[in-house]
Amino acid sequence: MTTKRPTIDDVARLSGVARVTVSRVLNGGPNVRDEVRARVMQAVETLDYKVNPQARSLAGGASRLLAFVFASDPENEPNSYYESALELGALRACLALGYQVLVQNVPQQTPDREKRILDLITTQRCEGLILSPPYSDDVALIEAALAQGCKVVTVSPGGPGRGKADGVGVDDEAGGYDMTRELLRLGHRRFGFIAGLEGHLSADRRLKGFRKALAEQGLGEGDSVVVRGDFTFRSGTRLAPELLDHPLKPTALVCANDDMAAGVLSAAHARGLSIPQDLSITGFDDAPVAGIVWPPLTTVHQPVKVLGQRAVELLVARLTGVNVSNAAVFDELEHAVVTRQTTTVPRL
Amino acid sequence: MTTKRPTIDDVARLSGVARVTVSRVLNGGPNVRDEVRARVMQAVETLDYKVNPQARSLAGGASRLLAFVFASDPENEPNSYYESALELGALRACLALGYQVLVQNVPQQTPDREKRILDLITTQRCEGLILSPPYSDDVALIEAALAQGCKVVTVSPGGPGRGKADGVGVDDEAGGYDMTRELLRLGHRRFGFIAGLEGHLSADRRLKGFRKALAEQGLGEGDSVVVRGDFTFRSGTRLAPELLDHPLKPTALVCANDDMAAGVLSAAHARGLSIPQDLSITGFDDAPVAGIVWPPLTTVHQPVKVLGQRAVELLVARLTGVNVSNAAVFDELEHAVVTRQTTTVPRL
DNA sequence: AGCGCAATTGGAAGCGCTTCCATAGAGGCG
DNA sequence: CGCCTCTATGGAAGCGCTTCCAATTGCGCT
Repeated sequence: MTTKRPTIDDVARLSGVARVTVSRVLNGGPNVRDEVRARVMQAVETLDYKVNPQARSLAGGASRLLAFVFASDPENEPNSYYESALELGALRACLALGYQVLVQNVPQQTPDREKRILDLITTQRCEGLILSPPYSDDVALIEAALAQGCKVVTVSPGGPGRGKADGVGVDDEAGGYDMTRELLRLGHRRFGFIAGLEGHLSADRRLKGFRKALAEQGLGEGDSVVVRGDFTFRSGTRLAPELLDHPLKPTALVCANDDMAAGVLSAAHARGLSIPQDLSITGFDDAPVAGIVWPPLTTVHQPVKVLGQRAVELLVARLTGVNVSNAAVFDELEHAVVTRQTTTVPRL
Repeated sequence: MTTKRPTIDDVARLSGVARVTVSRVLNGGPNVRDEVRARVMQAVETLDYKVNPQARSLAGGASRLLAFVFASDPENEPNSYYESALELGALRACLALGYQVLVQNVPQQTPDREKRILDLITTQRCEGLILSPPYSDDVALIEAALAQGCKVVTVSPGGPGRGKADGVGVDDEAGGYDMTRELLRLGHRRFGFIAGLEGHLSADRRLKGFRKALAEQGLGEGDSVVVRGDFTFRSGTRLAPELLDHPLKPTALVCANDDMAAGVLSAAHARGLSIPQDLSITGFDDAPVAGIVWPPLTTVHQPVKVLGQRAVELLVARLTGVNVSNAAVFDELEHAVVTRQTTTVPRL
């Protein structure tokens, strides 16, 4: 049934060299004559030999295993595009770099969530950890992992996470700022803002950018009303009335992510508003949902898949020690306002 | 830095037994006195010992690794809910059963896609393979994996895949049938149907169920127009005009999945139709998008996460050889029509 | 009392690989 | 030409675990 796979010794025998030489060839080691190297590769080819990662890991002490942890529970957060895309990017990069990634979902409300994550990396001997929000801002967790000798990369850390470990992300504050500027340019002066979940520092920065843009325009606290959602579509539909019925009568609703914006859109439809004529709505992320709702959503694009890929690349660079500075690196990728059809000039 | 982890020998020493006894305890082996078992567990506790999966795998020849392969490329298929949910279910089950799952995305258009999948399982020494559509219908692939001694579970196989390997899924034909019956009940008599991608046998069964319901009602080929999409939102928007402008003038559009239905909905909005008054639209899957679009989509619910979970459970049962029949098992889960707001009685 | 058998336990031998250290040539140089 | 250094290769020793088999003990039965 299960035909026994060839081992390194089979390759050694066939190519007439010692096992250790085969190992050298396989790992690109130095001091092997080209002729010998070719002979070994030839044998590998004919035998269809593949190294046994478990054995390699045991002997070499390097598992080549990475862990990717995310909090969102698709049960409650319908569109888990962000996590999926991050994962896909990470998966692709791993394939290219010869690493494997263990994916784990740890809902934020898990009681012993930090222990769960730490356990995963010790139990499975992971060498690297990719943390997505909100774990990317959990300094205690980051330090605990680091203390265990596990390298860490944070995706979209909002603040304190930066500096402790390597990170990737976009400039959320600039994103919020740019989106708001666009709305101001269109003539909006009264705004509603649906913020992200408490503890998502990255989402808080979007709010900060929003406020900065208003302030620059000479607008203050009284010209906007801010409420806090939880990133879900449902929280968008729930919070929309609160904003729409507010005495301020905002003409534009800025949301900290696309799902909430979609929720707002749905609530607006439900009360018979014409979008964007009666109300401008914007999201953040440029998730697929932004193109699926009607009308398509104006939002801030962020290259999530690339984020996942860069996270792995940073991690592997750190693990293999190639040209890495001692200090933590933060890799900032480009964002872009994508104007679709939920924004226009305000009604008089 | 990286404090060395305790090994099985440390536990043996501390509890005053031989290494092999510790191994027995750890693996729930028989013939260990309760007193000894307790002593060992105690030592495990104090040392915070965790078995090294790589070493275990090497010695025992069982990697406890499963592979989950999916085809959809989120790049082109925006809402990869189906795959994500499947994966999450699988992840959860693995956590409970002490297995690990390696996720791999192999786009369908990959030239050597079968080789890629087979390589994954040999290279990583996976013991089990979870195949989602359309790979779940690739008999050659299934047999190749089986021949390698890798157990296989297919998710939603449409036909030939069943019987070759264990499988899980819903009754797609019944789903299509039930949905159509509901539309007939409302009074619809002229239909459009957007089918799934070629080769997705499971989706073809939805079409088969649709036709069966029509036939029962005495309706024939002339009362419906069928076109083929590719499961994407975009294909829904692209194909909608074709159906809406068809001389048959269908009053209801049945789609093989939710994304395409969302696309149809968007196209309908674009040409100023009122949904559902002017046109009824139905989807399939009950993906999050079904609740996000406006108005919310009537669709057929299928428990995707549970599917992923059952897939792993079947696989592990097969691997550990507990109460499994020799024949392939197919685990059929419940589906249900979910009536939301895109369906109503047809206009006269 | 003597024997067989089952229940417990441990010793030893690897699983397939890498790492450490030793060995043998091949120049380089005064 | 002898000595040293550098390159290429191999031998041996494990990594931490499981599996195979032998050894020890206790007990029921004749």
